[in-house]
Amino acid sequence: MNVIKVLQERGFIENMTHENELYEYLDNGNASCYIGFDPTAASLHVGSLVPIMSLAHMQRNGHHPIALVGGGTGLIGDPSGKTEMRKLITKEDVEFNKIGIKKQLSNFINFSGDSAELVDNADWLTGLGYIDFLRDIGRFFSVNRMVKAESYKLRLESDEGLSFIEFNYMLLQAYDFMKLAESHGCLLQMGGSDQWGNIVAGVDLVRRKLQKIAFGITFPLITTSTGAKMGKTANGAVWLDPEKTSPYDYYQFWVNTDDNDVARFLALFTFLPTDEVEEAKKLDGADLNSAKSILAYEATKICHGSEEAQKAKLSASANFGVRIIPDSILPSSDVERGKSKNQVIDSDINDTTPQTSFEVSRLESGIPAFKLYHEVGLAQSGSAARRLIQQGGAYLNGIRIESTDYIVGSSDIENEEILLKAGKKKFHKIKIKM
RNA sequence: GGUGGGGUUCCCGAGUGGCUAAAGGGAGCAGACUGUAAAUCUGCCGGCGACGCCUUCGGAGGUUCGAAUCCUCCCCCCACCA
Repeated sequence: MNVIKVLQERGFIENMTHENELYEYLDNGNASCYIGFDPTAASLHVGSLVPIMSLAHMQRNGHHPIALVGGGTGLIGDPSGKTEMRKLITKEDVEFNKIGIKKQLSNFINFSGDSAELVDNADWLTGLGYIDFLRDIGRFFSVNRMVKAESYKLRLESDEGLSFIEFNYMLLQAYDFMKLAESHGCLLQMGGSDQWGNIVAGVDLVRRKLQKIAFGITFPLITTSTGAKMGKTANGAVWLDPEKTSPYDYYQFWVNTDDNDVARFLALFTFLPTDEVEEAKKLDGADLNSAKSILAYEATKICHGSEEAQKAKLSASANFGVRIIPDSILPSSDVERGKSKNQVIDSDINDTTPQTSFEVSRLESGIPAFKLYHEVGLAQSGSAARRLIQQGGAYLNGIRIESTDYIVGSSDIENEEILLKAGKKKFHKIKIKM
């Protein structure tokens, strides 16, 4: 099946240029395509998952994905669709961030051999001469057209304005595309819907400079059914870096998917077959939660590996109760369905519930509950912890703490640990060292 | 460069001498209802071992018994004009 069909079926495609020719381009396999990633942070987050998954699909369908890390363009900052100017980051930061991004991408895309590639536009951008660039590339760009571009609109109309350095971004991205078309025969660029302007600029440049037809695909902006940008939580972005967002939290993020988003997210963020996802649309009530478990398990598996996904699921079972997942729901998933086996955690190593370890002596002298909540990070301040307790949201070993003055002592230790809970969903274990 | 308007607690945005830890909305948190969902209702929403104390309204000084509010200087932003 043509990969375009695959992507369309799974909800990846918002827009594309000359559909018929693009279809042909991708019909025979081993076509190159690329997506750029901004090295503005040391980790990618779930907001980048759509582009990443689309590259993975490309590879699975026999094509040659190129992930471009914007080591050069990262020094400029893309204004597309942004209300405010990005803070300029240093070259050192860009270098550092690149390393993290490469590492994460390789969880999703296999870069071994030559089936996929990772390039850095710093390699060709940083050495550019200003005058040469203007003469060779700049002359193809009409300011009249650029000013009208949707991607600049927000900024041109805003109080913030658009600086000249940002205005140039489009030319650089177009130049990237041309470079890759030249050196790698890559004639397809993909990106978020805010990238349409930049991509089309590249398509035009390739045609003018190289007399070749190039293509572009944009992805829809993924929002939750409540209208919020997907991937933002109270604690900020959900990162792909296990150091920044633990596999446990990553799993929890997916489990908490809104009912109305489950099927759509299964199609986008797992590799499960679309006919099974179609079936999952019919689920409701508790069965829908099974589908969420599978979504969480699969998404965690892709990002952090089977073992971590399994642990995250076990820990969830321990905290929220074991869920038996019927065989009929998303049957292609290798998730543990718990039909016979006891799924409760059998060793501490498998428990990934957030935890801290304490010397037993600390408990012997006693710690006020509100301090403890603050210390382990379940409350942002002592005051917040007091509020939590006052409002009845603090539980110790499953029992509600009634008084902010409650002193947690050694008598609260059960099986060498103390289980703290804040609200209904946040857990923290204190492991006692005897 | 000129003239005018601004910078308020996570965000938007009131407040122009004491009643102001600062209206209202959003976000967030907790409780109830549930399915670790959504919607809804209720409460909370600067810090502090806490019926009191401390810090906050661009920055630094000053006036005053008392300042986010008045004065001086400085920094930054915006609009129009040049």
